[in-house]
Amino acid sequence: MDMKTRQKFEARARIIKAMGHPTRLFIVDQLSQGEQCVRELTDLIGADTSTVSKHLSILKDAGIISDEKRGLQVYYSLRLPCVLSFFGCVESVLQSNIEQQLRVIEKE
Amino acid sequence: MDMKTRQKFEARARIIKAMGHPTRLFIVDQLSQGEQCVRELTDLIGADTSTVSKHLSILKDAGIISDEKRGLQVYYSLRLPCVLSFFGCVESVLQSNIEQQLRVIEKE
DNA sequence: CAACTATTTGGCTATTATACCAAACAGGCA
DNA sequence: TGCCTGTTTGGTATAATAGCCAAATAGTTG
Repeated sequence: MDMKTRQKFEARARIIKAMGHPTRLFIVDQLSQGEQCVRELTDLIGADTSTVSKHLSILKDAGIISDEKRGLQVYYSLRLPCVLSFFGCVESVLQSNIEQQLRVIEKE
Repeated sequence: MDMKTRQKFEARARIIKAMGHPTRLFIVDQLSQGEQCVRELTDLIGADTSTVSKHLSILKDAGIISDEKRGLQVYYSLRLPCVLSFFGCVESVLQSNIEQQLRVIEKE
């Protein structure tokens, strides 16, 4: 794999990796319904505020979400809703995995 | 976040995380053109065979690829081509990030 | 069966990620 | 200004990941 190809896949991986954490997926899912501030998300997630804040900055650095400060709060929103298309495929992989397991059990 | 919701997002994250590595993305990209064996992929990637094999098992465990042994070789192939839909969105995030950066530079 | 090729597994180290706490910072308001 | 609320940053301990080498395993062929 040459340098240029490697960089291309590194750039892609950085974005996908940012989505590869349950809390961050939850955040993306929440923001698909509209912007929310850190405190709202923290309440829903039930982790330390600093933890949630760091997850948000990872998503932001990847370019998946954007922030806007209004008063005391920082509101986060989805920058490109197309990331939601991940969910559809992921669900079908999960479904397919279940079917696969059932087939294995049947054989036994 | 309740137990059930957490588990749902953990299951999703496992699959996305499996794609969140440059080498594994490259593998998925390659397999989109048809099955390939470990040695072929190793040659293209230029890493240790054991490293490639481990990446393959991560993708396999996630249910993204499947393997089939034929003779001495193990052939891997994409199990659900819908994962390729990730690429389209990822590219648009990357494009959007570039545009964002240009806008920042213009302001300066 | 022995030698060979292809792949996986185990072991080790270096790096990266995650979570929490505490402290810093920022805006709004008495 | 001083205090309150909301958010980010720094420090740190722990866990997870990635890579290579060496060794084990599996199938092929002489």
